[in-house]
Amino acid sequence: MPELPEVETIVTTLAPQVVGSVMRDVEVLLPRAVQAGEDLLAQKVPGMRVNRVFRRAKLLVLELVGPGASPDDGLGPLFLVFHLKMTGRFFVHPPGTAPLKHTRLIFNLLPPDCKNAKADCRRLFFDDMRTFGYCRAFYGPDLKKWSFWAGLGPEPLETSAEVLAKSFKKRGSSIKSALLDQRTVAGVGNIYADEALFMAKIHPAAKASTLPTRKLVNLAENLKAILQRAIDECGSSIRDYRDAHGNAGAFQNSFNVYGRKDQPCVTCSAPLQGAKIAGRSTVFCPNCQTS
DNA sequence: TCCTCCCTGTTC
DNA sequence: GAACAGGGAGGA
Repeated sequence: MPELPEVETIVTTLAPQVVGSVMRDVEVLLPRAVQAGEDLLAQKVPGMRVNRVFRRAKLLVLELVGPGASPDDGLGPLFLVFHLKMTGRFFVHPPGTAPLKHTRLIFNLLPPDCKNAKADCRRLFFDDMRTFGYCRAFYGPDLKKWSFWAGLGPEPLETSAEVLAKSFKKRGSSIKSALLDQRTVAGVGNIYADEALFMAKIHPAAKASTLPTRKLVNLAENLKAILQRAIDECGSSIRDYRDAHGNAGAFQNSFNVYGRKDQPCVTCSAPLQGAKIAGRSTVFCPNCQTS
């Protein structure tokens, strides 16, 4: 469920709790949660310091640097890249906290500037009920070679509506499928795709490449606005999403279409229609949204 | 470009 | 006890 606004909120709530801390070690409770760089987690991560937490698309990244005078061993920072998929969460627990039912990875964190490797460690849990989420560890050059990372499209909030519109225009698929494709635009999932299409009055099944450019620019402007509003409200909590303090978001209260199948359209009161488009449940107003 | 599959808890 | 939620890999 975490899409761009939710991952952004997790980054801003997690960063103050972990930046500056040193990794003592990593406990892998579910081996398949680590999809790349198992050896790096076991051998390189211990002793490295969390330098930065950032987001790219729906991915949350911990940037780690080495200790002392040789900050990076000549290989640059080590990146722990997480995809939360539907149910991934982060939470920092006090020393000694036992794993929860759905805890998949535990990062034991020494306090900043701690010289005592036996000090009590706070424990950063990566929990994921449905086990779709994953962690991959890379040094920078290998991260750039990862095809999914390399293929990510523009960050919608750091790009103009015109650039996004051009990206939509190139797709031969439905506009909904284009929005969900991370190569077209990074970080959009099912919720914000439906909401942006409603705001732009575009039918989700409309073919992207045949929509007028002005409608695509308008869609991009609405997408940017809605993502920013969702970030301002700390994301949307449908079922499982919580930030790194355990708090829910508020943007779910502003949905116009997502989860509102058969309910009246906020604009024209016609019943909202549900459909399967691009393999995803889709809700739209058959009256307001056109091709 | 589209379809199926992965996975588990919740809802009907 | 089936349907559903859904991002992305992989195959058709």
